[in-house]
Amino acid sequence: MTTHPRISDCLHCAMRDRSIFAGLSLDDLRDLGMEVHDISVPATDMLYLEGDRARYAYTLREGAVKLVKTLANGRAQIVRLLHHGDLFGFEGLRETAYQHSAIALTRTDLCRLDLVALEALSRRLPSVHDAINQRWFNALQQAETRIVELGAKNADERLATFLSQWCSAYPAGDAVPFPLTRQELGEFLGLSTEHVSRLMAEFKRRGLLTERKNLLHIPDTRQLILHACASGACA
Amino acid sequence: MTTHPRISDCLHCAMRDRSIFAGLSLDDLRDLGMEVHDISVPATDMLYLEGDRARYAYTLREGAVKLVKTLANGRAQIVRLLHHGDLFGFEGLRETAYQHSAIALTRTDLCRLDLVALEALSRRLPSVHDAINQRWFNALQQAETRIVELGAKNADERLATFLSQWCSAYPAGDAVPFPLTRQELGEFLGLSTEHVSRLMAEFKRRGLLTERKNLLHIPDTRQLILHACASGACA
DNA sequence: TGCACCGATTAACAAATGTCAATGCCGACC
DNA sequence: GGTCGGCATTGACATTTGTTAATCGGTGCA
Repeated sequence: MTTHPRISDCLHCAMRDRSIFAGLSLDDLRDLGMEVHDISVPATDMLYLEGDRARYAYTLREGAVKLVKTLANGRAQIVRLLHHGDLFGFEGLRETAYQHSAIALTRTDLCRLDLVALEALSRRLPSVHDAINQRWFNALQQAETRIVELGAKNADERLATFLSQWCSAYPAGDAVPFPLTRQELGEFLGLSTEHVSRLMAEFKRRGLLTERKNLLHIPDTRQLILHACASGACA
Repeated sequence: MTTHPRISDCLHCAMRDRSIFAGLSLDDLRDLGMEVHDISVPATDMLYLEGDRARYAYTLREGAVKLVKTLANGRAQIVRLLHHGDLFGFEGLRETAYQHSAIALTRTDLCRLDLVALEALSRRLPSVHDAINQRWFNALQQAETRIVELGAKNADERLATFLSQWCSAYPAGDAVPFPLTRQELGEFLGLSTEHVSRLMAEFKRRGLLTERKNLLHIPDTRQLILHACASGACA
């Protein structure tokens, strides 16, 4: 269920500045043998499966994607959530297999990058090499922050912190697209669906947030954090 | 409480093969302006504090170190545990401040590497550059595994998995040095000290492990995993 | 030897979180 | 408009985990 890939017009792509190819023209890329394909997938589409042979990395142009690891008994853990500008699947540069499953949360537009070509390009262009390493570093920082969230905070705190951060990508006070189901929230935060549901209801009852359709509105994130993190854990 | 640093004899260091300088002689390093100092610290010594200006990276030659993040309310989370051969503090190559506090769990021998010099060296020597990036990648992989442990497993499973992995660095069935207190186990696994204590006692009662002084003995890690992960989470 | 301290253990209880089951809600599709 | 299916909500209850406090046990030191 994937639209037929077209050669991408990277030059005019809205997110070129954030891309690992910032500074390169489409001609540059073509000359270097780096073809970039536009891909577009609907919500719930799986881009790749944990353990699959890794062939492509992706740049997320529009939409949202989850990276999931699944235990032998079926429990799932969302390891990372990806947004506009994020690069993923690039563990394929070091491992032969993908380390997570990548699943679209919304209709999603991506650039698909052949890993072999990307590897070669990165060897020739220090700027690309550095950009990729920077992504690695960022992912590590983020992962370590998640470890603290999961290991040292309780459910209210985790949820409040997460929701606040989700909204932080948008102007304060705006209603924000929020495509996650309660189950996905649970799989991200290490909580049961029902518990997430109860906490959300509680937050709403207290006027800390409202929801309609897939829009989340947090009037004042400070209030939310303050309520949930009474102990000062999220200062 | 740090022994006076000496210029290190990298050439004969027992762990040169695993180091980011593998393949370089001490002369090479000196010619390149990379001085490496031997450091030795006692248990509980703090090498640096989260938020400190980052000046050095360290290679762990002998002993064990914990990397800790502390919340505003005092709760602590051990983010990573370091062993023989591990490199740490190198977030200083990308950030001006250390992202964790580094504390020795045992008497520990290290090589101290000046970050400015390391940065310069890494720019000149692809092998060093690559080695550092590989470490980054490894740290990310490990961090994502921890996310799954903390988010998708219960207390028994976390503890059993951790203990098994701790022992996996040694020949199966051997008694292994185990310098962690119950509190540290808790701070690593996201559990209270008392709960860890109870679980350890339970494991002992069932003959799954024994302890004396700072030695941990797990006769059969498979048994331990099997008991704790009845649901199949750790298969 | 005896004391003081620190970590580990244990018990009793409280709180947080998960599980199971029933119901409600809403949108897709006929 | 009606029905079906998926997700969300809620309640009752079970289980897990945390908390508090008391005790134990060893170790270093006076």
